[in-house]
Amino acid sequence: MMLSKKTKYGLKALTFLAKVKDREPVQIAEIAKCENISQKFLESILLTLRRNGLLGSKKGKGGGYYLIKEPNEIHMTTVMRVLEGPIAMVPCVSLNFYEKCDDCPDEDECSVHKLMLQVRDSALDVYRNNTLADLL
Amino acid sequence: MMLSKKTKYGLKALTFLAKVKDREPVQIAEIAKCENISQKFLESILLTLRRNGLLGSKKGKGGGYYLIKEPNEIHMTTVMRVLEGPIAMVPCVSLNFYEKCDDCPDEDECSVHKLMLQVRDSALDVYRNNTLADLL
DNA sequence: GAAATTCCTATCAATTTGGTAGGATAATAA
DNA sequence: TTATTATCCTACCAAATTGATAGGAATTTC
Repeated sequence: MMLSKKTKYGLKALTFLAKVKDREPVQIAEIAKCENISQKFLESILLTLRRNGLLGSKKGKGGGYYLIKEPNEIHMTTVMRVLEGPIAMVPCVSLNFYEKCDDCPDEDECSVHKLMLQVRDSALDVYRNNTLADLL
Repeated sequence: MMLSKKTKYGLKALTFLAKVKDREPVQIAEIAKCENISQKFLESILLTLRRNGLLGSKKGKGGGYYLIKEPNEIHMTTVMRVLEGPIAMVPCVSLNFYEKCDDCPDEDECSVHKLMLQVRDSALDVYRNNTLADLL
């Protein structure tokens, strides 16, 4: 249940980019250096953030990554789903990736289901109430 | 961020034992069969639950595992910490296993820290408000 | 004693994670 | 047009974790 480094680094990079004036492109190397992140690893993270519509990029000299939306429009639900995957800790309580447990005959009678439903709701509550702007 | 099978199975076993009349010992084999769990894997899980004071055991014929407390005295905070480990998703927001991030100069300025603090609090809130009895 | 059952250690295959390598592609500037 | 700069992309790899198995030691009951 640890947060992956991918998510941690991704969040840090987003925060970094949110502070940049005029949304000018910032190079991977600079973010990596400032945030103490392996450059190549960060490269792959920024790539997935771009592919998922959170970042824009520009190639060549003066290129780099930049935020594509305003920080207050970037919800943590989106960020977490893109970087960390489903918010639910078991597929049987997932909103977007629901899957029935093959070992569990009746969800309504399952203690794991009951507990994890509450955990999911409380986590969702946090993620829905935080945008990137709230974390600056 | 998935719930481990260890925790899932452990919770199911605890629930199972909570329903047993008079706290009579139940054999590993029976729990494993009823809950569709690999017996040997469950064996190791029940062992750690016993070592952490959640279960009692009895050897030989008529032996098995049994709850050592009443279900309403078994808090999910304890269960989760024993089975899944720290509730916090990053060590720098952990109550019981705090550790400073080596890459992060200032916690108060860290977006990951800010967000994960809230997530920890909300998860803690759920676990504190649920005992085993609440999941039956 | 024999049988039943937990206790314990060691091991293992599969998956996930964090990270690296190296070149392809595109944009800019000379 | 050519060199430079930077992202893009695929593949790969080592270490850690996870879920599970094996096999016997210890203990209790009959």
